[in-house]
Amino acid sequence: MKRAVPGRRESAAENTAGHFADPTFSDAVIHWQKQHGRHALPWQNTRDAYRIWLSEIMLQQTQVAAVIPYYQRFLVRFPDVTTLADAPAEDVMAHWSGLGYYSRARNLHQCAQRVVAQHGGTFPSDPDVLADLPGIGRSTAAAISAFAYGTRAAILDGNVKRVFARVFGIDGYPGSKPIEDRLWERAVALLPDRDVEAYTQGLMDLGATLCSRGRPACGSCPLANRCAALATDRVAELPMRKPKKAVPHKQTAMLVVTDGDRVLLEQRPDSGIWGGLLSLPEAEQLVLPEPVPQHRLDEALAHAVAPFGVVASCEPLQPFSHVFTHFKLHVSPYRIRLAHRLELAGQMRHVWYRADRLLDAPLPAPVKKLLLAVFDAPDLLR
DNA sequence: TTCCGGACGC
DNA sequence: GCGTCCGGAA
Repeated sequence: MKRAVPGRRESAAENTAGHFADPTFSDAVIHWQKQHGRHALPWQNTRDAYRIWLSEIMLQQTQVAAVIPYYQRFLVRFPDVTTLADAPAEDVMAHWSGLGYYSRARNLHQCAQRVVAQHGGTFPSDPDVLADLPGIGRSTAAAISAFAYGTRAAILDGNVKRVFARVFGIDGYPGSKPIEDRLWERAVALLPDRDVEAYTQGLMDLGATLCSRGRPACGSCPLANRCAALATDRVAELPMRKPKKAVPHKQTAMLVVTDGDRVLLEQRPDSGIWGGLLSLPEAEQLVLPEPVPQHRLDEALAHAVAPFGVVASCEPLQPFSHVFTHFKLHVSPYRIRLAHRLELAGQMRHVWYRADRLLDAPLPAPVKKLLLAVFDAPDLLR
């Protein structure tokens, strides 16, 4: 079950079940919530599970201020779960229009229909049962259950992750599986035995107001005295950002095949990179390892060049790279001279292009640059 | 312009 | 596990 994390002991009682339990943590959150938290939001001060559910769905990825007018309009038109379940989808979507993430609205509608059909129109109180309904995940299920029924269930949304990452000095990207598992573990262990509603609301309010991403108000925070990030001056770097995924690297060889003043160009497929442009013929066999063995070279030339003429000479040119938004392309260019070229027959995508007209050709910038370098160097022409 | 995010689909 | 949705904030 529990996995020891080498070199990162959380506490003296690392291997004891429930070792994160800390009533002083929840006490601080609950006390702060009662004194300074939000108490007058339209979905507060009710135990109507329908209203609480609706607010929680609307609040996914959406801030309080944006939700309020939608929430109120929605309730006027759909005052209860049965009305919502019976309404046309079109009508539901119309009342969601502008809130974004429209799959939430579709799930909302389906969820209402399931609550009516399978639960007699009453939202279940068990978070695991709630989380089975469309649009309700683990955290949303816990929030609904806690607010509507006082259930002792842990939430873990983006705001709470930020609070926990800072207070407990949790390194690593909170979206990753191992870090998220640790955060859930904390969230469950820290739950108070009473006042779950105030505690849950307090965590949300802390994350949404004081413990914001940009300029957290640590001076007013009830957890400042126990905040690991504050103590180590790492508030700005926790929680860690999503690591940029390494840009994939791709390799190709480009063949500068010439016959006198002509160079062989090839039309790119319409879709994909450089779609529809002219470019150079490529040979994937000619990339690694370096140096390319002679037999690979012969093979590639036979395959890629033989249909166009008889090879007189072949020499590697200076490799270069080109960075796209989503990958980095490493190009190994080769200069190939033909003894004479053959007529193009059936090779509709190929063309013998006049080297002195290359400036006019619809070529990708790095290819044009390569060709101009080749043809601007008189010793490379013949 | 870049970053961020619950739930869900792949 | 990773991309998508979509709008707001940094």
